Amino acid sequence: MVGTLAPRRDIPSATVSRLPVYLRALHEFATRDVTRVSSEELAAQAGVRPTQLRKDLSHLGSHGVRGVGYDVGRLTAELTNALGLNRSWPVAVVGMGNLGRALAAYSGFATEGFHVEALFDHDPSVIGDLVGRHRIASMGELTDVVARLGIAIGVIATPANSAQDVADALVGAGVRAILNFAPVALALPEGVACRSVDLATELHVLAFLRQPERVGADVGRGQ
Amino acid sequence: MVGTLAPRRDIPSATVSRLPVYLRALHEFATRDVTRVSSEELAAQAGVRPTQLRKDLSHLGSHGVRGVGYDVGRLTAELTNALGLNRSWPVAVVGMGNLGRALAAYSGFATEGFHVEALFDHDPSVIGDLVGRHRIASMGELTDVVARLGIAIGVIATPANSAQDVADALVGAGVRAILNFAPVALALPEGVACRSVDLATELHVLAFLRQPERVGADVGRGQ
DNA sequence: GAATGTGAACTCCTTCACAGCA
DNA sequence: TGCTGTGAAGGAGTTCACATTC
Repeated sequence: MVGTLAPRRDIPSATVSRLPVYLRALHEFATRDVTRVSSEELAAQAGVRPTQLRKDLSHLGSHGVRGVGYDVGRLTAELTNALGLNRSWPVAVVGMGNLGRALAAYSGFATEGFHVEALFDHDPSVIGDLVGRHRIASMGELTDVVARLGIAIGVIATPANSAQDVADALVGAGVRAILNFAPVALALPEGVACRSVDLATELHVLAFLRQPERVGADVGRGQ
Repeated sequence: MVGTLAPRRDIPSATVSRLPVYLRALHEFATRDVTRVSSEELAAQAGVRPTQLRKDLSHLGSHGVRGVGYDVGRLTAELTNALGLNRSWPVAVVGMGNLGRALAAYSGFATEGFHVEALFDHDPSVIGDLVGRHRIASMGELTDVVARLGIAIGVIATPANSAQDVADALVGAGVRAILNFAPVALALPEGVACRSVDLATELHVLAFLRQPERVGADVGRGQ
């Protein structure tokens, strides 16, 4: 038995991927100086149903008050803690094409302790260039830089054919969380967390949904 | 009973979101001049299990040969057809910040009939600027341009607070498929297909998976 | 009275085991 | 014999209904 201390065991992965959405919805209420919300209000802001929200939150323990609702500040703290967002998460981006440069500068990445701290590319003609505050480093420097800066998350924004090599280099350097934008299935050792974002696939799915035969369909990770 | 002619009814949405991955895996084999693959080989390339692949393909009808495998060319044609990729899909990108510009130029978007044909932004200081081959148009031009170019898919790459207005404008102009990068839940009428890509959420989930208590976990849309 | 928390039902997806066919 | 195709079993996620608590 591993940890009676941790009240956060076995959270379903579907729930985990909605927690950040709830956190953002809470921030929205906080900026409006709302201090208390019902599951109905919070769910509407997050784009889910109230029962879904309550079931999800129940996995973190009871933090609402029956007949009243949730305290915005308290629930925010609870979610922040559950997601591990009360520390810093240094990020490295590998691949300085259009997408990689945009990600390096993307303001949505610079929230909640995530900070892009290192940039890498394979192409000698761009190494040394500045993107935002950072110099593009060579792949040869990756191991040292990752260790020195304590990089926790590696973002792969290379073409498909170099993504596996990059993943291997990141894992070899000690990175154990990867966000992959290359359209390829990465082979990774046990214990390395990976999320893939596949932009072309999203378009393909939309194309399918919009075919004449299936007008009216509304499937997928929609809204 | 609805349509014995169409062999493509009621494909589970989980299957639909894997079909593009299979198609890409098939392209990979085709470039190596492989003409026949087993479900095991194709599944390995796609990063799924063989039984999953076979079950998914079974929703499209039987296109393999027992004891032999699948014909790469034939299955490619079948998937291309099922996904509706044998036509052109004009795309518009709204929001010309870092991410929008990268998406406008992203080569992964320029595959299989998807072509970025129009760019829009709200900010007068960038309207008229060229990004790639295209001039940034104003939001006021959106309705006309969408109609004239027959835009089928709208990509929203604006900040969260303008995303709903943009979505309304796109839908009002006749767009019925939206790819949303803004971190907000869009309210859309029935019949409008939407997929959301939330970059900050992906980082949050990775942070959760990498917390000390849950080393070893390997959840999510991983690999 | 009002809104949360949760067992149970239900739906959807994945995996298994094997029948069916070249 | 070898590999596909698929009914059935198993597992995961969502929704319902309602007991519970302030």
